[in-house]
Amino acid sequence: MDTAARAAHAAHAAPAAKLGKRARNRRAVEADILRVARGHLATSGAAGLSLRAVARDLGMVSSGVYRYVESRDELLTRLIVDSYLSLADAVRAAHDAVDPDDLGGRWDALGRALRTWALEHPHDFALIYGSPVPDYDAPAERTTEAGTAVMALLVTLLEDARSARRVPEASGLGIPEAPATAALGALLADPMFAGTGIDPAMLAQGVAAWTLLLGAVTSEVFSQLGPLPDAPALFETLLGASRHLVVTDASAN
Amino acid sequence: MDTAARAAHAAHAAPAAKLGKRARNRRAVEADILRVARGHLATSGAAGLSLRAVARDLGMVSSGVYRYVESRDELLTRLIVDSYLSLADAVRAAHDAVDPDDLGGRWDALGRALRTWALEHPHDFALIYGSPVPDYDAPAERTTEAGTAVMALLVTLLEDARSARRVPEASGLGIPEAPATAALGALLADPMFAGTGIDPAMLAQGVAAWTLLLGAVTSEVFSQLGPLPDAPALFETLLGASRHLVVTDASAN
DNA sequence: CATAACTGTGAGCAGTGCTCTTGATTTTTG
DNA sequence: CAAAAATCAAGAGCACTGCTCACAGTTATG
Repeated sequence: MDTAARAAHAAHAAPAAKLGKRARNRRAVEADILRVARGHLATSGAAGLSLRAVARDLGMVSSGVYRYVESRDELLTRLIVDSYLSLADAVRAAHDAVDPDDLGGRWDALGRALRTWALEHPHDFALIYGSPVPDYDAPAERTTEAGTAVMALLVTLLEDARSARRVPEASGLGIPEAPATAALGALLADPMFAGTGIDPAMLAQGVAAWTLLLGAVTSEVFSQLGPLPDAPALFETLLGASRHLVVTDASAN
Repeated sequence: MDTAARAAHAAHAAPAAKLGKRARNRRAVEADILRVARGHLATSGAAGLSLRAVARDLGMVSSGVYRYVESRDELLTRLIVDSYLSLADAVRAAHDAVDPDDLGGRWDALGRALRTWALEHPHDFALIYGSPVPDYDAPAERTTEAGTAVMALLVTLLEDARSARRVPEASGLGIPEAPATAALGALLADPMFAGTGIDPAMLAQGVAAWTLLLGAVTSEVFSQLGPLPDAPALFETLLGASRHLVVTDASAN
């Protein structure tokens, strides 16, 4: 793949029409900046991301990159969106490789893919699920869209579990009906839930499962519990607990 | 409380013996630096913490504070320890105000205190439970000790639940025995568990509950789920789910 | 073709963490 | 009590950061 083709491929809605050498070069440089920035992010973390260093790596002067990127924060935003998409891709791929009727297996695949991705890209994970970056309020309008991709997967899984009557009773999980409705009733108006039979209690179970899962991954990636003798086994344990919140055991059916 | 008294009080193991004006002043300045730094941390966050700004606020030259604080990272470490202690105090106070026999109430108090503290000190919370700070590996030997204070509370609660036969069956929670033992068996050698009858499966339940609880708080403080119509209600829901993992309903007993 | 838009360069500003020297003050020691 | 040792505030300085601006050159467009 030569530079031009790569540039065209990197373009958002690339018109196949011929591009001037200027537009072509701009896209290539934009892609290069993102590529190098991703590299720096992976090694030095978000706070170590320096526009000047990126510029140096590309052999251009620091002020030059401001022609392509408005500010350091804007570059961070692009990386965040990138990370969301990368995560969503990884999770979706793992999820779709499982027999759709194996609800528990789908949840496990989802959780394991999340964990694997997070361990492989700890800085990207920190970027999207860690503490918000310094002085930088994530522009919701650009990130939440990419961020909901994983959520959408969860919703379909939850809906499939519902129609298969495999969702456990909320009351048996310590989830009272009233607060769940108050907290999540309004959320069900989201188009994401259109056509599904998901009710507030079920959604609460889904949120609880997701929270537990994400907490497990966060805890491991940030090693909040100190050094653990067997982290994978602990994850499997927590994964089981989280699965239990959204889908009943197949054998128990 | 005059400066001298405050300084003496701030001293770690203050010998009541008379101190030279030099040592007295040093302690006062150390306390001042921490005080101002805490203020900056609360308003600007960890990344916005600048030694020079702290120095300015204290009317001294930037290089001066290096007489009292080895580096910015070391100052951060002190603030982290401080935050751990502050959190542990808040949680313990809330926990101890509840009837010891009310196991569920104790868990709820614990969780609510954690949430309240986190919402009141978001930057401190991010410091200890968020992504690790840039280029800064938390010196475990100084933080974990303070960090285990909250854990110790959980352990006593778990042990009390055990001796009251109020711990739910692990298998009913989706927590398989084998991985739990593999992951947590070694941890039970920790002196923290000496004399308790806690077994791996129970510990796994405790870890799961804590993970879910911490995940719920993290999710809210960092608003990972976007704007929620009724965050407190959602927290109560998740709190119920987490409680259900470690202590059975009183009515069901 | 000429004009307008774009792109890379280098200087410069304000800020950061941190080091080092210098001179003054306080504490400890002979 | 005086001299030596430890401590301290101050300022200059280094290397780095994000970011702006004026100044060439290059490309696209009227």
